[in-house]
Amino acid sequence: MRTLQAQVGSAPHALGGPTGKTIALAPSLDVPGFVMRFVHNEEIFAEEEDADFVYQVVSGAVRDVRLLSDGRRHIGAFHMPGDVFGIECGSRHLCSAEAVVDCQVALVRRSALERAVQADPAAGRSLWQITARTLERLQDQLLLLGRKNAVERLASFLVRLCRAAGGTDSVDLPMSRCDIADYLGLTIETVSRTFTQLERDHAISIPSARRILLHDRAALLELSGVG
Amino acid sequence: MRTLQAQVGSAPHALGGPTGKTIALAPSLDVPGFVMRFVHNEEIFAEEEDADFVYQVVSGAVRDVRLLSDGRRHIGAFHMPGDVFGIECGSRHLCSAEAVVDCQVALVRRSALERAVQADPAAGRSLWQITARTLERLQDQLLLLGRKNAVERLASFLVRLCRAAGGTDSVDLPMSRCDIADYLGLTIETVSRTFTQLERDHAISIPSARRILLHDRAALLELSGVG
DNA sequence: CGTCCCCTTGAGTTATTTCAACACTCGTGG
DNA sequence: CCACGAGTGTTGAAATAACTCAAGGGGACG
Repeated sequence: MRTLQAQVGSAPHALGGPTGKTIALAPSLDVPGFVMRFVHNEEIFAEEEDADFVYQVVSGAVRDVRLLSDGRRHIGAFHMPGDVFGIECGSRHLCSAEAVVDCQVALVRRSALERAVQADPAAGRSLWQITARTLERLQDQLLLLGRKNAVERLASFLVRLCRAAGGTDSVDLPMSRCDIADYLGLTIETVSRTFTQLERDHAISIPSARRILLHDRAALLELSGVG
Repeated sequence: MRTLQAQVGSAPHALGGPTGKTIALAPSLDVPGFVMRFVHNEEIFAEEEDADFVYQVVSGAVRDVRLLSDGRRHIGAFHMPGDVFGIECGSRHLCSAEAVVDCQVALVRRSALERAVQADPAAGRSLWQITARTLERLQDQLLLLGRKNAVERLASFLVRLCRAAGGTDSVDLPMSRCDIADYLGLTIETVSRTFTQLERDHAISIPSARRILLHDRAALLELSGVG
């Protein structure tokens, strides 16, 4: 697989070219940058790689991945359109990021971001809010992984996706059962069985593996453990 | 148990009084504030409470606690002297904080912090770094809860404590087995058995329940899954 | 000296994992 | 058009890591 460095160097996928475009990471946080495409499962950046860029999903979905020495995989987060990811306080990335499906991702140089923050206090506040919101989401995930059972994990996951999608009753899953399992700290088999169980209990229906209809949202919220 | 509001109102524990003192939250982040004492298990702030203050451990240890509706408890983090906690991006606290042992805690008004950040760009950067570092620690914890077994969790925990204590081979545990269990997503029995197992395997020795000697640090690091 | 709290240990149970088999979808190419 | 294979998802049966329940040990403190 081609490295990001190589891609950026020649910018074969860059849309609109590496100059001229401005990325709106958040209100009052517009930074010069450019957009690149990544295909299904392509690596966006690697663990330990220099964190020279900050990223924002334009379309598609992205996952943060970490590996244990024996190959066990963990997904720290999924990023949806509008989400900013790859922000680090050190100089290197602590996890890798991969395209869950074909994606467009905006890249902003960290140096450019820092310049923007120094020039405008409101930009600094925006950057802090992005970071702090990421932190809050992680805390929910900690509780989920630390104290919830399989049904509660999957119910929480579906409720979150539903909210992120604007509250519709139909949820499209861009990610595989394997991704869901590695995100929820379960195995694919348990995820699959739990989907089936939720369907049997009339909380959801599953027209196809990647599309879920939330039938009884109140029941799901109850099942999620409310936390 | 008396509420924080009541305490701050009358400031019965305030050391040096609510005025005059400056708290050094981080390099170039000095904010007016005051220090309070909290006794063993006392609540510092509650979930859902207005986040009017930001806190820093002066001495002792603090835990972040969240509860599920049926009473299951989860500890999101332990805070040691120097650590800043209770920072929120919304207006309310998402978890409660409690004194693991008798503590001294510095309090800074959020409004004062915001003033300091507006007055000095370096202060803003410091605040962001505190937040980003908190985020990085949580990511390790996610991996631990999502993919590590009991031995790996406890080994990781001990290695971290050892590092936080400056790398000595002897670690003092301010927290109970119950706290450790709720932090590592286990039960007290499993934590206790795993301590015993690590001792049998000559990775540690346990002169008393609250004091651990790390015998074979390399082995512990290996056991922790290196992640 | 007794009580309380915390910790440890044992035995049996259970939720989840592991291993294995099979079904479905979707391109590709004969 | 159908066969084929790869990738993905589902389901069953057996194994296991961790949990639950229960009992007992030991230190702190009044």
